[in-house]
Amino acid sequence: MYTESIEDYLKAIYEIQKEEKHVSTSSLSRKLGVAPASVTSMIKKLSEKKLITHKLYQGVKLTKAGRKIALEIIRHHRLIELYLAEALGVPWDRVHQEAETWEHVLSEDLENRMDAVLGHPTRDPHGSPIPSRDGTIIEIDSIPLADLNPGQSGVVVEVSDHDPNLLRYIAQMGLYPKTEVEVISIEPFGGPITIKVEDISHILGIEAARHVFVTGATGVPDEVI
Amino acid sequence: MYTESIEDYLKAIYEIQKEEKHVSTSSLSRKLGVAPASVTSMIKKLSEKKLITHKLYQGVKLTKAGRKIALEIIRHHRLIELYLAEALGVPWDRVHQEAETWEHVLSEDLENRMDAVLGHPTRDPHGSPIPSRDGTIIEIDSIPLADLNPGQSGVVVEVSDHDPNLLRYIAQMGLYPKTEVEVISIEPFGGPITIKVEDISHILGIEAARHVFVTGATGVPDEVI
DNA sequence: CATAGTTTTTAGGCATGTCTAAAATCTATG
DNA sequence: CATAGATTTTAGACATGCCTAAAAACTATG
Repeated sequence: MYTESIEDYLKAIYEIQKEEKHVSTSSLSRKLGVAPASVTSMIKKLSEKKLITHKLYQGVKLTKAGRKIALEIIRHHRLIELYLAEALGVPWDRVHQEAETWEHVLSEDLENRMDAVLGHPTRDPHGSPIPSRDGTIIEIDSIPLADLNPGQSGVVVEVSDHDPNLLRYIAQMGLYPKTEVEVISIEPFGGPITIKVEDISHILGIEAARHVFVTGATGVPDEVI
Repeated sequence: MYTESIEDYLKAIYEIQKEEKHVSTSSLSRKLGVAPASVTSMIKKLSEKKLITHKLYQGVKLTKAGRKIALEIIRHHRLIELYLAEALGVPWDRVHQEAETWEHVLSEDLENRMDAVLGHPTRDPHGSPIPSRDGTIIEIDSIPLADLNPGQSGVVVEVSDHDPNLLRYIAQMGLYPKTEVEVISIEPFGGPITIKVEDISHILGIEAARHVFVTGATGVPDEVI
């Protein structure tokens, strides 16, 4: 078994890798809230354990073994999030925080039991995919709600789960995964977006709209604008 | 918050205190599986934090603050044991092990949710009392099954939970908490005990019988023997 | 294309909690 | 009541993972 710290680093590397390709010391330092020097020394350790590859001054990459562990932890995290929401009624803005500590102490047996109780789910409460036991993960292509054009509509796939305030804000408008949403208008210069969810109009800050991801955009296409 | 290690020491001290009055360095060393020297240095730290009192070469005692923490952890442990058994169907010989790690990462919110889902239970799957949130714990007076005389019967209150093999052995005979059991005969010189549980006779090793605690013994009293 | 500014690494420390070996203290017995 | 044997404590080390300060290396711009 690996330490909690190692698991956190591998998970962070996976998550940064997903959206930035290049995983730098400083990005890890920011994400994990530790000093850059601490990251460097952990990078050394992870390299020795063959969990990542590292070229000096050029960032890191997960090896197959490292990726496997990262996905295991992410599976734990998301199963726990869903379990807490479904079985214990924990509000969706708080499940992330709880899962952060639980993910490291979940035995394989309990993982399987939760998975079974939940009916082998594929998405957590924020819409993020739950990797399967063998490390398969199905990401759905999606774009930020903020990138839709007025008149277009789509279905919410995923919302980012780190900020409880954001989640509560998003929940107020019913922007849960699988909900259809239509963009009515977008004010220029970073202004708010007007959307319609289940026939009700809402005004949404652009920053929030960047953290809601939708798919299957239809309606007025880009070219017509 | 305190470290996992500190919580483990406090819990261990509480448990030893309960059955031995005098909590020595060596008993803690044995219980926690660490070297005596390690115990000594932790004792120093716990004393400084006013969680225990310590007289050189004379053992330790929990302070009020230390006892409170110990009971909080024990409450976590036993709630989790029961929750895992009830909600996730974990067999009773395995819940202890799982709870050992979970007890340290249970938030107050989840503690309360589990408590509510379980209907504010007072006993864990092995019959041990679950301390209430304010630290009240109700121990039921009981004696080892091994101490009953032939002809006496009682109700199982609690079984010791540390050894999965013992628990499986005990379960085979249906010796769960709340079950009535009658002692038919006891072979001398540490020989086995014959018992009757739900009209079925079983032969039980004396060692196992020492780990099953019963109350309300009736039938042939001591004096008649 | 030199250099100022940023990023990363090295060097050296610290806290936690463990260990072994040796010294100090206690205790039980002859 | 002295002392052998057990228990406890002290001394010194080590692994983990964090830190700050300073050096090294990269990169972007005038």
